[in-house]
Amino acid sequence: MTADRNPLADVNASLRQLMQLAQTRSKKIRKETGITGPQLLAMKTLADSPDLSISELARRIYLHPATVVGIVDRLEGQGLVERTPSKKDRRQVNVKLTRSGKGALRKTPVATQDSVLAGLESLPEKKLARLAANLAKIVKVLEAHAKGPVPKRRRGRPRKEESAPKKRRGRKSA
Amino acid sequence: MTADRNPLADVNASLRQLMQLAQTRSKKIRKETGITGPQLLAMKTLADSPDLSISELARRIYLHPATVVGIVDRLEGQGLVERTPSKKDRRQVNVKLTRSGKGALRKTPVATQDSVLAGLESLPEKKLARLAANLAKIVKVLEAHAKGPVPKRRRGRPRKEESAPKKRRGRKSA
DNA sequence: CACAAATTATTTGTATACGAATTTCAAATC
DNA sequence: GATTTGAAATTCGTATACAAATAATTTGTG
Repeated sequence: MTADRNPLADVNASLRQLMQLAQTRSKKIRKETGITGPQLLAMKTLADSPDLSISELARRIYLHPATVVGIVDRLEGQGLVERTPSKKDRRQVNVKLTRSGKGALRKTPVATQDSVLAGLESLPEKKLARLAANLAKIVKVLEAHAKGPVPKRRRGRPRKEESAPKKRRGRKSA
Repeated sequence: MTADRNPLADVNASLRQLMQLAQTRSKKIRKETGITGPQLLAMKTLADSPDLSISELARRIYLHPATVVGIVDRLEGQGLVERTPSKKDRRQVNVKLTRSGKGALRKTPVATQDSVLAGLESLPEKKLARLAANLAKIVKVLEAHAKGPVPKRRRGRPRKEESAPKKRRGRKSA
């Protein structure tokens, strides 16, 4: 289906399916453990290296710090992680697993440890390795392209975008 | 970087980066055209086959109908698509591009036509085709696994999840 | 030390994205 | 024809996910 007509569109569709599968799996894991995929990923990262700052944690899981704040908020709400103000730099916050968080992580099935891609375990080692290398290469190409890709020509003007009246913002004004 | 230690984790990281790149690109396109990636994908699909129902459109872009409702809402708010009640089945709604929508689609740069993966255009045709085939295969494996993958053993009980008092719901009660 | 610049976490706003519940219809069954 | 069953769109709730703005702090420069 769709044949080799337009490889780009095919890639697009595949990635879309992939994301959907990941999300479905994430929901399933959530039902079973109460923890979502991104939350699990964050916890796993914290298990390997405790006391990460929000920024560092965000870097390691390739997410925006603003997103990680929300994830940590919810994990903290469940008592799985803990925020500690850093003594070195009072802007920073150190995040680490609580005892309960470590326990929850131990109880997650092995198959879900690697987040959303449990299905790939059935592939032979060699294929899997090749796939990993392939993907890494693709990401590299896209990354390079995203950085400085001659924009060629801009056609079509940006639409206007009214901005609502701004309100209070910023850090927790304790 | 991470070497061949754990291919599964590598794949996971790559996919994560991929999704992030896609999202970043989507935001960029939005700044330039006022249209986001998913919105553009929906419009492109409607350009190929007008008067799709919400469900059918959702199927074609691999999204949940509930998600597509929101996307169509926003596109309709911008006057780019139009909802028409179906005469055959009064439950259905036919969505199609407006004249303005067609114009906007024409004005989007060619590079962004294929949504979020513009960078891949620099790859040689052959590589691209191989990549497409690879991804399709992977998706198939994951899909099969998601359907019926002997669950092995369930360990760890689901957490409780309090439910708030329900409110009014359902279709637009005109 | 004073002050500008950079960093850090956070909040707000917006857009996905899905599941569950719900309403409106249509179709099948009795 | 009445009832049940099913499908379609929608709403609500929740969780990502990012950009921009903001407050608190640190660092660099004079």
